[in-house]
Amino acid sequence: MPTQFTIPVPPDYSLTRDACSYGYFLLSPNHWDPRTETLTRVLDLEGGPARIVIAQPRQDGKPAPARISKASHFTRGADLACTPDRRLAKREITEASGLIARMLRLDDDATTIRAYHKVDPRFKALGRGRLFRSPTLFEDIIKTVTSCNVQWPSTVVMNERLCAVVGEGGAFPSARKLARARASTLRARCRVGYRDKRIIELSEMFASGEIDPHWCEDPATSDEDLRKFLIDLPGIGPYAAANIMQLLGRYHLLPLDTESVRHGKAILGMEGSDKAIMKMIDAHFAPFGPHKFRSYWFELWEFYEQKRGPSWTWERETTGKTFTASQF
DNA sequence: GGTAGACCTGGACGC
DNA sequence: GCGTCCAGGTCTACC
Repeated sequence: MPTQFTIPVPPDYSLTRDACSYGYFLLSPNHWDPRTETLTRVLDLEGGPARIVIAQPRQDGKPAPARISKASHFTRGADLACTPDRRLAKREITEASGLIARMLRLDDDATTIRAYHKVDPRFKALGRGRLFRSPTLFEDIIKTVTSCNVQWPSTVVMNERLCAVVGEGGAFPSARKLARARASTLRARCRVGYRDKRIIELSEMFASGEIDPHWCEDPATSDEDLRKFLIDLPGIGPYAAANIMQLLGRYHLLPLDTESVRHGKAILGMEGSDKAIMKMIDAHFAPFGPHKFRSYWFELWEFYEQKRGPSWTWERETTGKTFTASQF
């Protein structure tokens, strides 16, 4: 009999809103089911892989209101109910809870989110503030590498293939496993292209301890030291470094790419060369200070939702695969 | 310090 | 069905 366990969340936490807040929720091994509003993923735990369904039952037991895209749709503050597909040892429940807490940003308490809404009240009514990420820094970095120099549907395929070909039981591959993979396998079977050697090199650096996640996650590590360290990693340039910084909860940099330029031109009415527009976007969001990325991102996210409907209705195989800059 | 071209894949397009 | 072109961020060589 599988062991169900619960995870307490901040009083304003909504699984539906806060999980569907960044594109990685659509990437394998994550699976969001819009019908049940549950997140399922395989976690590679001490005793082996376990598929866990994460739900946030409404406290009143009633189904969510049919009207969507309104703050009233969200369940808030109820404990997360986690159902694994096998019995977990106590230590594994602790391990899984930690990984899920990182992924869902449960460390962003209500006070942190209120502080953000003071700076940018536009997202207060809906309560947006948390950004979905991966259970580990390693997965966040590899996912970022798979999102560079490629359109979104290819990123979806690369992550699907990495989990299916290298990951154990459908989990995201561990650094040790990926470090042992052959470049030719990653290229031919996971479709990662020229990123093959860079992914292996990054995995080796994690496996050997050359990249220390604790140092990267430590608030005492300065922003500048962290950015310098990240940008020196193989396959990581200015865009990827800024994106990894936000995944680490440091929101003062913007990962500027062609999508930013599109937003600058189409929505903010900016004109000029791509480089000039990137500078303008950076200046435009500067007033949000340490929350810069959140404001930039939720503005983009709102635009996607206007085009494709609320993010919690998106699915990887349909809406999730159609996201390319050229379609907006 | 700035810039051009290569890297690889998948989709769009023309024949 | 095939060939060509293009988009995407990083890296290297070169000025």
